[in-house]
Amino acid sequence: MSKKGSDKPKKVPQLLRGMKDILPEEQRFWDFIRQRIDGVAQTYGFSRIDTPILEETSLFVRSIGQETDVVEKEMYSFLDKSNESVSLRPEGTAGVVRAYIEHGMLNRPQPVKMFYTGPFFRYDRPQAGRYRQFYQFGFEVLGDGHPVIDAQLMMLAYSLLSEIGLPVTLQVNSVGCPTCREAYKKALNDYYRTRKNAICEDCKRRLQKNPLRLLDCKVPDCKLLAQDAPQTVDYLCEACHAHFVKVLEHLDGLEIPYVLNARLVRGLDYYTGTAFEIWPVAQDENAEPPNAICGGGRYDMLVKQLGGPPTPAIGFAGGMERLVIEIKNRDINVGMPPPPDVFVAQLGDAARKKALTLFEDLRRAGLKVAESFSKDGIKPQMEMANKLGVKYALIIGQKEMLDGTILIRDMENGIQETVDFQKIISEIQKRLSKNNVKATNHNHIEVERTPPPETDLTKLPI
RNA sequence: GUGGCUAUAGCACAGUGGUUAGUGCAUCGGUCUGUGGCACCGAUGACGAGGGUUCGAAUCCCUCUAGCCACCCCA
Repeated sequence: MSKKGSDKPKKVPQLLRGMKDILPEEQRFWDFIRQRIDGVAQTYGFSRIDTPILEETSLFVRSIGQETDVVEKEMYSFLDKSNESVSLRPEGTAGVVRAYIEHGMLNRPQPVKMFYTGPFFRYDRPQAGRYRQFYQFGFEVLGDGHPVIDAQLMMLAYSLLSEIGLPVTLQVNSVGCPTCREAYKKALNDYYRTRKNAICEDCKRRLQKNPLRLLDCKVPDCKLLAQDAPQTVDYLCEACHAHFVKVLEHLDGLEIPYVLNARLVRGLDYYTGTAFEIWPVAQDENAEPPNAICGGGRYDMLVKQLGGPPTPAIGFAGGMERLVIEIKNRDINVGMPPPPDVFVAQLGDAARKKALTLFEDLRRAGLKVAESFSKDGIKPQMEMANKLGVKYALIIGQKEMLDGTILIRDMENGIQETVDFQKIISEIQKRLSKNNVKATNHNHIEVERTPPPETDLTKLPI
């Protein structure tokens, strides 16, 4: 502030780190995505579930795993007023499984198919498409372990992205059940024991904490080693192997293009068996593998682990921010919100009163009405009408008040007609329906050059 | 948590040690209490915060904060 010392710089409230406002003009992207999500949910028979944002901390510790970064350092955990440790949900599956058990959904016809969208929280360092409060959608199928379920869920994920208009690839793998996992981890350890010096620091840590993660390290040297490292699919037990083969057969039958990706693993502890991700197709040829926009897999042990009966399940989740980024990158047309049908402009106090009630009448008649009742001049009102892109402006001033009439102005060609005020609603409806017919017959709404002949009252082209 | 880059008005930018920090778009008002898209005129509004160097700092240095990008993690 270069002013006098008298006024202190104002401390203005500011977004918390990693938080983001989704402003009105952004909403159409989000609406677009949510509409497609609702669409596939409906066609695939999934019902919406909303679980609380706040849960017992232990729910996430027991499901995601104490050792994971998500639990260890990224959770928003705190003691509530009764000294209970609670956490903002960092992901969606745990809450859904909790609800499944808590509400006895195992007594419903199985499988139970549910989906969700909503905010999640991780105390992470913000980055492209990564916020501390972020939005995910997820689909979960509980109570059925048949491989056909896996394949159809992947089909759903693929369909969703296709309907959004994104070119994607499906990456599939199986990480095996706890039994195969032990054998595999041992093999992996043996492989890396003699190569410890060749791997990066992160990988040394991974070897201890999360050996599977060694496989998708991005350091070139590690990558090279990972190429020849044992693969999870070679260590699957008989049951897991058979399951996975069936899954792939079903995928073949569905003719989804998929990539068998031996280096695909999951980050959360609860995953077993089938694992998959959806990747956007890289824009340029030799780019690094892009961030997954969906990821998921089987979690056949989780329900039991959280205190329910042994129950197979599978699910996936996707990041909304990442989708929005891809949609923008690809210039996918998500459409603009439709403009209002009419604008009501008024001039003078009496007209303003009348306009206020006319607005209500029009609204009740099902019209989308815009206005700037607080403005006095007609000019700013016309400017607003123009900016909003409305088809017709209804103008009522002193003269019209005396005559019991109202002006209809066609905003495209400037032609105005005086109409009996009593007939305004039917008149405007007639015109709008005519336009709608035109709009559906052609791709673009053509401006009608010649005004309709049946109502040739006072035409004033301006 | 680690590293790199950045921070000037609501937005996009200019200003590289020297008057009162500019421009475009946007916003509000006027030209024009009865008419939008065009034009002209005017107004609002900013050097992220703190400290240092200097006669003098938006400009140089330090710290903090935030943003972006990558790692990490994950979707």
